[in-house]
Amino acid sequence: MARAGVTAERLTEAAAELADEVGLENLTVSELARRFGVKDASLYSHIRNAHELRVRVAGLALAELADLAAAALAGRAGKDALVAFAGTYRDYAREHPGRYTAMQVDLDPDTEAAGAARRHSDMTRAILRGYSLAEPDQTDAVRLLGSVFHGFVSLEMAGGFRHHPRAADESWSRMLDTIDVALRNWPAERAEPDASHG
Amino acid sequence: MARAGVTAERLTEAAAELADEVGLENLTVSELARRFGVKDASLYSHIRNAHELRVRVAGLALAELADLAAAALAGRAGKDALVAFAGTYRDYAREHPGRYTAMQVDLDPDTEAAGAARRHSDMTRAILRGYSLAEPDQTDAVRLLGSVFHGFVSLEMAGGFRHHPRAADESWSRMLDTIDVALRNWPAERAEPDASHG
DNA sequence: AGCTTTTACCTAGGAGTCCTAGGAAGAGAA
DNA sequence: TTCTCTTCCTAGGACTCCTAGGTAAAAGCT
Repeated sequence: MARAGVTAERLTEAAAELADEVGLENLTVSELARRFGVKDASLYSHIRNAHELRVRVAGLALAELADLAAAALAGRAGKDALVAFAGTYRDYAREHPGRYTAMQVDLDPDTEAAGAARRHSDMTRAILRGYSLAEPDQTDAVRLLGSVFHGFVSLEMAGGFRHHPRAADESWSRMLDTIDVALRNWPAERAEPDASHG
Repeated sequence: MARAGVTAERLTEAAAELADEVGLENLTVSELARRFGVKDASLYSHIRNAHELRVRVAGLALAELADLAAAALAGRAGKDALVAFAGTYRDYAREHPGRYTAMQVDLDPDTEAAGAARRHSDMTRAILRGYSLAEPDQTDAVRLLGSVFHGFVSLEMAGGFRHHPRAADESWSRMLDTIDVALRNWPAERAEPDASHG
């Protein structure tokens, strides 16, 4: 009887694929074993439990997406970089919904997955170099960008924009226009009401 | 033997409570039955399946939150309304993480839960009355607000802001300042690159 | 009050998943 | 070739979801 050649890496990769197909909540150890032509119990020498499987998928996704975002960012600056970076997130979520969902799991700080998470915030900071924001505004802006990207993608995935004729693509690009303007007009510590601009 | 007096409503309420305690992913029919002092099979005369339980929790949360938001909105306008509305979302997510997570489930359009979802977007539109935006910009702005609120709350819940000294509260209020400014300076159809402002 | 109808809850059980314990067989090293 | 390590196995317990069919309590009717 030849062996199936299961390793933690191949397992993680296959788990990511499976999660994209059936949704993260339907990612099961049993089905994964079935795809490797192996009994479910056999997988527990490679992974500790089902939760670890999800954490591994999260780590994979975080690293993959960081690579894609880095590539998209190369040679771009300012709004150009903003749009490219944001587009990478949205495209990744559309192509890999299971992996994207996995990224939201609560991972402990000192794993390599947390390192990938750090790359994301570093890249977001890099985008902000085009907008000259000092701390602590920079951190606030990083969080704003993260919120906007993730929020839109998350709502779109959940079907929140499906029941209105306005195309999500349009709203997406107008939102990025708005954020671009907002970053250039970053308000001072106390923002005075000022309607004279529009 | 006295009956436990289970109804779909009491079940949904208890399910929401349970989800808040142990997380939506750990909401099980069995545990719910246990809390009612009843066998799990007995619950299936009240609910169709475990998924319907989650959908019901989503509907409950959507309606609850809509009521809270409406109350917060009463008598406020402009940025005041924006901040109050946003705060209601964040507070609700902190107090009811299970219910909040449930709201993200993909619910079909013609249930009463979808009606509650509609109330949310209507209220968001109401906030925008203070910023005089015409369609289709208004829809884009509704989606921007939804993205920003949900994105921040979601990342905060996932622990995304825990490993940085800057307090999430600060970032939150600065984000709302920024969004307020952005809504007042809503860009025209084609935003020209313009770095002369900062 | 007695009768019927409804329904809340039950027992029994199958199917699926997660995970542990301990054993057997393949693959590489001595 | 034999020893050792690792991969994969069988067996099985605990839990969850859900169905089918039965019993008893409540509610409605005469």
